[in-house]
Amino acid sequence: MVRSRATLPQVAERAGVSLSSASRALHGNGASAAMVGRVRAVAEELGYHPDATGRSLRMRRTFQIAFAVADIGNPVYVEMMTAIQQVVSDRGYRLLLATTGETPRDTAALVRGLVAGSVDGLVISPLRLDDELVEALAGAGKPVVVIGRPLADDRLDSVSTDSAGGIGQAVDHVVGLGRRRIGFLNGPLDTTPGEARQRGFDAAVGRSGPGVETVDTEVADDFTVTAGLVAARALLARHTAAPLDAVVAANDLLAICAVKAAREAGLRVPDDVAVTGMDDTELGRVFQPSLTSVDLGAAARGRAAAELLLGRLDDPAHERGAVVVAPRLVVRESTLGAHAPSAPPDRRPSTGEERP
Amino acid sequence: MVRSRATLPQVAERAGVSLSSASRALHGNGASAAMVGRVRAVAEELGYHPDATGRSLRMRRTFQIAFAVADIGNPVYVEMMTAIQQVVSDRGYRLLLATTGETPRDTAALVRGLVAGSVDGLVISPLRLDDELVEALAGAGKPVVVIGRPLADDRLDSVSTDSAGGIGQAVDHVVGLGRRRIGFLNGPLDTTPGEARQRGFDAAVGRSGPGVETVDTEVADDFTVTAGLVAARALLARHTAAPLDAVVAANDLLAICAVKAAREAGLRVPDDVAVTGMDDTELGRVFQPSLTSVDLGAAARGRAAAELLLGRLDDPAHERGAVVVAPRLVVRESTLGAHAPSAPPDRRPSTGEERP
DNA sequence: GTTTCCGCTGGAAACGTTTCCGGGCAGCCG
DNA sequence: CGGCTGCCCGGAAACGTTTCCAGCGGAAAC
Repeated sequence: MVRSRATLPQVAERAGVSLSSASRALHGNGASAAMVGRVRAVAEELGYHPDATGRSLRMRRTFQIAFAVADIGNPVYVEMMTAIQQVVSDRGYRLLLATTGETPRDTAALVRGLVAGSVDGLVISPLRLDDELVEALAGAGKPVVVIGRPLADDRLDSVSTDSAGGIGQAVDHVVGLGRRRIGFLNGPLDTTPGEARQRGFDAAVGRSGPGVETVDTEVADDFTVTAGLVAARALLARHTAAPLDAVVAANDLLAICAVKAAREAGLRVPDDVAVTGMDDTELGRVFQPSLTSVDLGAAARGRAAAELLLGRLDDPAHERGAVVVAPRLVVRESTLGAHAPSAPPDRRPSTGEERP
Repeated sequence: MVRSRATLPQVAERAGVSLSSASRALHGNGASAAMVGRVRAVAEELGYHPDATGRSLRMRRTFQIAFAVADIGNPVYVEMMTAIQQVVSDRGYRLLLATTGETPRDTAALVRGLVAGSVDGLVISPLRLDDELVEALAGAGKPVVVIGRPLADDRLDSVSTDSAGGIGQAVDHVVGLGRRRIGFLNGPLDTTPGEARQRGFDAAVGRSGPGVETVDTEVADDFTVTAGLVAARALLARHTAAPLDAVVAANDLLAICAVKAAREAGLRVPDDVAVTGMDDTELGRVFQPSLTSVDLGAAARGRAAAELLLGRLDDPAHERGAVVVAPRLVVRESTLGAHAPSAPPDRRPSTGEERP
């Protein structure tokens, strides 16, 4: 059993047929029934499995795709990854995990290396996406799907969501609840999501008119809990005389920090201050209080990206796809309190609409 | 730029040297300085990167390792994966993600396929680990490190933790707080962690003596939030006359469910009922109340497994390693209330001790 | 009965790389 | 000055697979 694996020539010899016939019998189509039977039997007997490297070299396909992401610790990316993994493994592909560097330049280098033979394609969700990176991705010579924002470059497929509009929904929601002093807890503005969400927030408070008394934004160093807590405390501390009565966070992780900081400051959630998150992670669903959050369809985006990539692999000349997943506000206790549905851990449908 | 990638023969020809010299100049050691300079220059100019498949075929190494796990949605496995990814990518390896099937038989089949050429080794953390699976792993013909429990089979490296002892720490802790009616919220008993933790719980309450009035165990269908909530409600519902004053959960996810269910039942945490978790996930640290939890060193286990695997790849004859990571109770609000440290998101040291 | 065509088989090349092996040349020692 | 040693280089083989191409035989068509 410890002997090294059987090779195709061994199978062929033992079956008394030629190498090419053996190959055809196992995968190809031009073989007689008798041939197929004999070769299959021997292959079974020897426990033959085709060697992935040999096959890859010859076919010029690795049957591997990579998923590159900045911070795999973020539940959103895990959700995406899970969805991607499901799709690609169903289609016989293996999933390779890569973490992009901090800067676009790091990412570009990584991509060049990665695409150099080890994968057939790439799904990437970079935090920062500049022209140089787009150029590097487009010139990679392999199909690349970008999860982030819609792209002008027609050599790349993209999957995105309207997170600006999503933040708008959150703002409208708390304004609709009568909140008038609104804080925004955002991540770095030079990131794709940070920029979009800031834009969405500014637009939403702009159109809300003079009913909104106070508007204040605090930017965390990144989208993690550690940086978020610092920022949340700073944001709340700036408004002691007339405390904020709503905090819109760019992220469920940041929203949790906002709740924690509010509690430290002696404020009740949602009675004194309503808090909204974004991404609708499981984390937010089980949190106390459960988080009102904007579902950006992470799983749907992951699935769409994987489908897009596999489609492009099947037909390289396929027209460019740009899937956009619509955001959807999910209201829970962190804005409505006991009135909110007790939030059974429902699987949300998260539909994605496609436009060519 | 869109032209397909440069190959080594192209580099060699353009540099006016032979194929073998070009290869040596780039990777090997028997080349003159002049040769190295010339070839390197041409390679740079053409943007040459060695093709992974060709190299893999020739060297019989893919420089890929796989991490196989049952449920990547569980934060513990994400933490492990992150640690593994860090170690292997530092050493020039790529990480492949695989999800094991439900049954050991599925897993065995997956392993056979995976090991068939696409990876050099495997780190696997199976939920259920029977003799058949051990046999399949040991006979895979490639190095395999099992994260789960210590193994008798000396063909396999293993990394484990004393989760039974960890549960014991949790029980001792709540008993020390004066709790007398203790519930245990566990996952399936036919899984490796489920079995160990049940054993640990039973032993701990056994040695606690007659001071403990009530002991009750409820087993969830799996280790997820959905199943956990059902089980937690059932567990608490069985004790309305004299409600449980402590719930020990086999998992942070289950602990969160216990808190949620307690709250639904009108019980305060920790005043009426103390709750402990296990795994010390970030989720538990930011939860309200923050969870007292037993740190099993997921990151440390991942790192150790990766190191073990890479070590074995460097030296196949290396002696079998069996790393055991010690559990450590981290006390927070869910048992101590406001007395607990306010739990800054500290990185815990999580040391692992090695025994040969 | 002869020709044509089709289905099936075996031989051989190719994918891109690393490494073994033999040979040439220079330097050093005798 | 000759022989030996050692360094470099080029040729070629090998990793395991798929697929192109040619050939052979039998069946169908005339």
